[in-house]
Amino acid sequence: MPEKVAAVPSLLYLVKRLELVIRSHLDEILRDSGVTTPQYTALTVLAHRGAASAAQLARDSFVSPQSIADLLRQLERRGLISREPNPHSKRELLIRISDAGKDFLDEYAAPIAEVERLMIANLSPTEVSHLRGMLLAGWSALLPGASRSIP
Amino acid sequence: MPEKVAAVPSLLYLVKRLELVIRSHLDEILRDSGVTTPQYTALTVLAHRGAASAAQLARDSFVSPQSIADLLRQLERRGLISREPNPHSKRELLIRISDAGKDFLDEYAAPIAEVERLMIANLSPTEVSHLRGMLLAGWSALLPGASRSIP
DNA sequence: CAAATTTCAGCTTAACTGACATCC
DNA sequence: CGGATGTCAGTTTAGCTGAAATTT
Repeated sequence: MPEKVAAVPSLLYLVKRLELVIRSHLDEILRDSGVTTPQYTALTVLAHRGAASAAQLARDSFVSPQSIADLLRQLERRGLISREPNPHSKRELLIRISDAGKDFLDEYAAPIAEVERLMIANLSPTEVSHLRGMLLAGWSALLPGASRSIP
Repeated sequence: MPEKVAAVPSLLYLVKRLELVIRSHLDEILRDSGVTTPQYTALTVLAHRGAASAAQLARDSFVSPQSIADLLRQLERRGLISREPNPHSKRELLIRISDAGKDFLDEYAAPIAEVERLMIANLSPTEVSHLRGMLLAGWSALLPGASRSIP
């Protein structure tokens, strides 16, 4: 009757725990900004990938379209994003980060970059590069349907 | 006027994104179990570290004591944890995982370990070991007060 | 017609703040 | 008394399901 409870913290838990402590730093930095950490994260995603529909953002975050809608409504209310009809489709709304949204990201870029700097302060550039690669590889391997690409 | 928006996904975001996809797998596995992913995570923590007070668990998760209280109340209602008075203190309640809680973890250990296996399927054992070390190092560097240890 | 996108309504869980009693 | 612990109350945000309208 073997003990099945893992003797060592699982990698899944170590990822979660790192995310927890990162989140606590971001919450602290954004505390008085009127924008929550999930909202800030959505803004950075929009800054990277340009325009996207709410449905696409939902799929990328593995949440339901309804969940994203709430978050976007609040970002829109604060003028940090804009929604315009997609010329190719009357149904879809294209969401973009606004100039105010970019300004907001700029305002908090430095303190948040400092969190990342602190996180990797004891790692060499090579190690950081490996870490980046492994976070990407793990994510990619867990994407829906990813197991089909490993015959 | 330099563009301050990072050109490359930040490590902070890559950690979050990996956590998101892990969470979606755990939600799926636990969907019909009556236990949520955060509740499951708390159970694994209790399984590892043995008895702990609610206040300790809250500090470890960087959340308020009130937040943990809700979660523990539901775990207790399902009989997955027990609370007993600490003999050393009339105030503190020691929380332990119950036998039913251990059974629950055992029941889901295999499918959840499979998620981890999938995540690292394309990494060598050495890489996995480095990943573990870097997740630990990053967490440790971000703990409150950790910067004082880097003179 | 089927699938995708958005949105409305209602709900649950996970977090918060504030306040308070109790105990060490 | 100060600090820690637990708990009660109320609030918000982030998620969910179900259902509906519209469009591709």
